[in-house]
Amino acid sequence: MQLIMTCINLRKPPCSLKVGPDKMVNTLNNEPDFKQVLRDAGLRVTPQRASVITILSETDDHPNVEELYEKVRKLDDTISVATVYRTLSVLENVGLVRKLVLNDAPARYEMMPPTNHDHLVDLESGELVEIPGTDIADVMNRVASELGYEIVSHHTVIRARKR
Amino acid sequence: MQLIMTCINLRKPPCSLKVGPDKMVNTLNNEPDFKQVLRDAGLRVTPQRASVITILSETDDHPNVEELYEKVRKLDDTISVATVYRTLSVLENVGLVRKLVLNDAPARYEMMPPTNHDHLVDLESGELVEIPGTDIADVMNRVASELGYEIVSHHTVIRARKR
DNA sequence: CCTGTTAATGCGAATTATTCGCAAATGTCA
DNA sequence: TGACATTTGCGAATAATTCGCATTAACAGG
Ligand SMILES: [Mn+2]
Ligand SMILES: [Mn+2]
Ligand SMILES: [Zn+2]
Ligand SMILES: [Zn+2]
Repeated sequence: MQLIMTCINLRKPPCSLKVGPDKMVNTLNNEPDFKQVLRDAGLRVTPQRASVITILSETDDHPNVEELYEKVRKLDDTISVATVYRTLSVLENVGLVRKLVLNDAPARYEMMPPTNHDHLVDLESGELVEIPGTDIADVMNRVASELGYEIVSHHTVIRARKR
Repeated sequence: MQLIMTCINLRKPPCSLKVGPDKMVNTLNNEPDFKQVLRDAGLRVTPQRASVITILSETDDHPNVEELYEKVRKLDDTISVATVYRTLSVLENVGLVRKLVLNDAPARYEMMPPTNHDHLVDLESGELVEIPGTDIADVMNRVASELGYEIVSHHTVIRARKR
């Protein structure tokens, strides 16, 4: 099943990562920012890593590695798939990128979102819908009442470390 | 990283699926129950499906297919891995089983829990901890205050269909 | 600038969880 | 007890991701 990302329309303006002037600024600020994050982690700033971040920052959907690789190749036609995998893993580790592991599909990726959101998979269309907010009960209520969705199941995985 | 399932101790009695006399009853009631669920879905009741349900009902952790297969083989030494996969898929479709897709590890399975719970992955030990309740904000607060966990990230996937 | 050290890359092969194809077996129902 | 569609077992196939290693390049220090 193919996943298509759309923006939920619980309220206007939409939550699209590309919409809004502040986000444009954020995207531009991204470049010096990620360099510092990498260096602070003792990692090198390579053109491959820059390319992956550029492409992932420019897109408002949730590409998988194959899709990302095709787009990144337009910036750097010598980059390899293995490097895209390694780069995404690195960027995930330093907290710049979020990896979405969904059922029976290759992992998808997004820049670590400035505004928290979770995801809803439309079982019929395969759409991947972004849901603003953090409160599951609230989300369930909104989805049920404001959108016409019937929730089949939900599953939250929290990654944590002992404090 | 190996995942070990433990039971959270936010309050007593613990939420272990095997603890408590009512759960024992639930497990025993499971057998006639699942047959009806399968038949209602137009599916056949096979010894392979019964074996998988028996083993998965008896365990209080979250086995992956490999682990499940080894245990099921003690009930039915001719069952094949492919059948375990197919059976789990069928049982998930009819709502008897929940599949847990975690990062970089084979999927894990549990009987659809009578009491709702989500999961927490301890990033250091790899432990898979069960978290009662449905409210994410509440869970985050509890985890932070009552257990000594620092939340690194959380991700909720809701599966839904248009109503 | 150079230069040395070391991390990162590219390539292709390897890994491995999961699925598939098909012949044989079996559950269900009349 | 058949008929017959479904399910199984087996092995091969698939495909996402990782690995090994030779080569390249980032970058700290001189
Ligand atoms: Mn794709
Ligand atoms: Mn295992
Ligand atoms: Zn998103
Ligand atoms: Zn559980």
